[in-house]
Amino acid sequence: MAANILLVEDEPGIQELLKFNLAQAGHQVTAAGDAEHALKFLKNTLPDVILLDWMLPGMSGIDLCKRLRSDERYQPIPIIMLTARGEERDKVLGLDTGADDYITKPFSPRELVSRIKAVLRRRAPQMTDEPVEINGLRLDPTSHRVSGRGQALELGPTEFRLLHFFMTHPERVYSRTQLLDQVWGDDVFVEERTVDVHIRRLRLALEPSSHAELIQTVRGAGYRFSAEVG
Amino acid sequence: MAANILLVEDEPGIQELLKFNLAQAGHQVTAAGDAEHALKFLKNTLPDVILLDWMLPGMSGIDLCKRLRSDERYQPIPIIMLTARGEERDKVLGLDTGADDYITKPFSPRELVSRIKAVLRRRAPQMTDEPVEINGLRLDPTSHRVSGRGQALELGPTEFRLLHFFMTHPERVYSRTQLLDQVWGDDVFVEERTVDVHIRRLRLALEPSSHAELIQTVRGAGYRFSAEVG
DNA sequence: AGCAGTATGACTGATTTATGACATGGGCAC
DNA sequence: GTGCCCATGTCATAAATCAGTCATACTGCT
Repeated sequence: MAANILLVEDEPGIQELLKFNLAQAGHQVTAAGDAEHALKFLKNTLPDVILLDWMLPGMSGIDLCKRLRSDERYQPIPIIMLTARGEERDKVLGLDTGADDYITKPFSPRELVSRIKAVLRRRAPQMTDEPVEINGLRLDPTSHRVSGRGQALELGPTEFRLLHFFMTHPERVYSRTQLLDQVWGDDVFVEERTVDVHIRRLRLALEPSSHAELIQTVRGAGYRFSAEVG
Repeated sequence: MAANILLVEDEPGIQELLKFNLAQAGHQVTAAGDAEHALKFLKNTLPDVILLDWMLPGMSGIDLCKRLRSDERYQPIPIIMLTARGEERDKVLGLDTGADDYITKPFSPRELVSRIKAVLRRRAPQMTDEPVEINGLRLDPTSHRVSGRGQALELGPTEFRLLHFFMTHPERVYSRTQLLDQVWGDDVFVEERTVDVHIRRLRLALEPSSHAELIQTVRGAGYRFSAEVG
């Protein structure tokens, strides 16, 4: 995967420890000692995940979490709460603040890493860098390559993202609007019909290895990526 | 799922929190701060579910609920009451107002989402995205696919909606008018006999897997989807 | 048989999707 | 900076499919 992670943790020891472990797992980590620094950082950069300590000097992790959740700019970023307390009450409260997951100290780095992975997959499965392969069609996010039964396929950037999204969300119909949101981004102002054009370009690109039929039109509903026929 | 939800809640914090969580679950949320705004909104749009805070400035949630229940236009819309008090007395009172469910604060977003799902299933089963299967005939709303005993079946948009409605409302006769309301929409201006034609098209589409007989004609009354014979 | 309700096939306008062409604009090489 | 090239989004038009209506044939019931 290799995600950009914002770590908000006041205790230097734990901060270092986590930074090291996450870097070890291939992530890019930025650390902030309190909510203020975190917010300052977020002004300029949107990380892929936020790790948030429960207890922070000044604004608490909970409050920061709530605040982030109320801002639509940060709303889609997954948040994982780090907490020392393990009571059920707190867990529920944690989820109520809008956090996607919580993890109770002490925890193993391995656990943290896998939770990050899980949360990324849930929010934006196409973000993970794992190669996907369906019916001999293979897409590798790391090398940014696509091949059909060994044969290399050429597709443009948008077609690549579109295919990546489809392959990580197969067997499901997506309307043009949904595709625009997911593949183009929430805030783009693009004609719905543009999707048709990119679908066509994607199909053309997949033609050489006869994988074009994986992209199916569902009249009145949208498009679907499916390994099944029809 | 993906329902249109009207949220009536005066406290901005909770309103935001819920809006976020519901949006996260794929719903479309409109928020109103009090009963008046809610009513104004309802004049133009009918949501699929209404979330109603117990305590509201001005007209209380309870009163609003009663009022909505007395208007047949709003009567079929499921209402879920949000309440901070947990006493049994209140619960009963809540149900007496005509609410379909109540949920006591604090509650987890997960719980709320699942209650919404439950309430939708009860009131409008065809809205939920769960696959339906009857007698080997299977319809999956997410992938927008229909198959009979493994064999893929082709049906047009209207036939798909019609079948979905039937499968989620089996063993019950619906008049042509009712079907027009439920499948076509309340406001369409279409000849009643048109239903016959689509019934026929649906039957033709189901023929390949011999599921056509599930669509039964009830002379003088309408049509019925039934797994039982004749 | 006669009647009312239902099935069926054909037709037409309307809607939805596919396709090819084009204008724009950014990035890159030089 | 200049020019070229590719990618992107939009449009016009063609093609495909669908929805609704009607005329007619059929069915079951009394």
